[in-house]
Amino acid sequence: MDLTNRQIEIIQAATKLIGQGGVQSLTTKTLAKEMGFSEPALYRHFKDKNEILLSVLRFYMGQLKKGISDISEDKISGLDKIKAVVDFQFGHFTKHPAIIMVIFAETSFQYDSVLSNQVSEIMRQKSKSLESIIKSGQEEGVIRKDILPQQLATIVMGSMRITILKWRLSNFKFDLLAEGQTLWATFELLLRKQNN
Amino acid sequence: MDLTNRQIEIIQAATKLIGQGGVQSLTTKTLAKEMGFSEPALYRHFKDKNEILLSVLRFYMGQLKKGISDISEDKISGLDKIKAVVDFQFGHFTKHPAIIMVIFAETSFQYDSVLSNQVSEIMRQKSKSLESIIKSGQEEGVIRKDILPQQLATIVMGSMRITILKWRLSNFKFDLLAEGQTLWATFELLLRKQNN
DNA sequence: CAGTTACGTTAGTAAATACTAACTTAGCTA
DNA sequence: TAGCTAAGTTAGTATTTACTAACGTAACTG
Repeated sequence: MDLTNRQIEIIQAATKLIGQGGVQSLTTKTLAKEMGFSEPALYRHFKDKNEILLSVLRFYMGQLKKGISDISEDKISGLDKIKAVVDFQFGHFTKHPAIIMVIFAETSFQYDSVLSNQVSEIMRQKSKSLESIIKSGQEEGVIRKDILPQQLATIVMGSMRITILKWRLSNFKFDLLAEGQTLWATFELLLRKQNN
Repeated sequence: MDLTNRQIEIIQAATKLIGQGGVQSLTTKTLAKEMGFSEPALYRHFKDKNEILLSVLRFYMGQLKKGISDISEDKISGLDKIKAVVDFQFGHFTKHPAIIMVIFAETSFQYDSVLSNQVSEIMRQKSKSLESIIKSGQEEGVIRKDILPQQLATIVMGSMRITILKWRLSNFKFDLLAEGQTLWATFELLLRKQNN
């Protein structure tokens, strides 16, 4: 799965297009134009359009996954790790807003089994990372223990997703990073172990 | 915006198709076939395809909105209202799984301004209803007051959305209603005002 | 009963889309 | 230097898609 420089350029161009106009707007024509060469040239670098889409997914999901797994290995408390995950996610999307459409494209990919499995797998892995972060936070005594890690992970992931989606649907009209801070403050109140 | 019987039949057929294969799979051809008549017959009932999509959105969103606003007028406690919202949403999707794809299609509609605005508006309204339910629950003294209603609404909506999405992506492999119960138990622990 | 309307039909079209065939050419390499 | 390879080109194609034109006909209505 090694990518050539040109393949990476194409992936980035495809991401830009998807970010601007959704998955539907990625056509061989628009992509070739964005790259500044002809349509058939695309086929020198990828077998077909699906392979391009799949590479886009793999490329950015790899980045996201790495970011989160790095955080879970940090030597900080469980709550701080969750804060770091929130910051990382919101920062990542602020820097690369085009990726959002790729990540939220699960419904578009729904019935292409390869792409759809790829998206499902990514969600599952993110859930797992978050769960294990929460679990160690509970063992550490900083996160409340009366709720299962799986449930807390759902809450955290779901809230982040919907915030990012709203930001995208609002055409980036609010400050995502600020919203991330607010969300984090809420998580802290909800998750922190109470003194009793 | 009154719909004829035939228009409603077409809306239901369109919903079925979208539920089975995503928005992409709704074409004039598939829709006409599902209806058992020819493609041009569609244009006797709707101006164009976009009007069909818009009607599908309006039809089901109207149902959802009514369900939630009925709940907020009930004479029950704020926490029970939230439970009712969770039950209603999860029950609704269990009964009509095809609608899920329509509701999660925001990214597909992203760059059609009419459809995209419709979806945004629906999300906004649901947020507002939930916020006012939470606010009255706080005033009533059953929901914790240290977090803004808006934040709690984001958490509740986000968690429900991601749970429904996972269910859909898993091809309905788990029991959504049971998952809804679990989610509700979590909400109760997180939202209920602590004795202190 | 003549005319209109509602709601179908068949046949067809323009545009878009993913992809192929066949050719060119610059640069590396035996 | 002869030939191979990587990466472009132009031209074209089959298929799909949304939609139109023109026509038929049953049922209501003045």
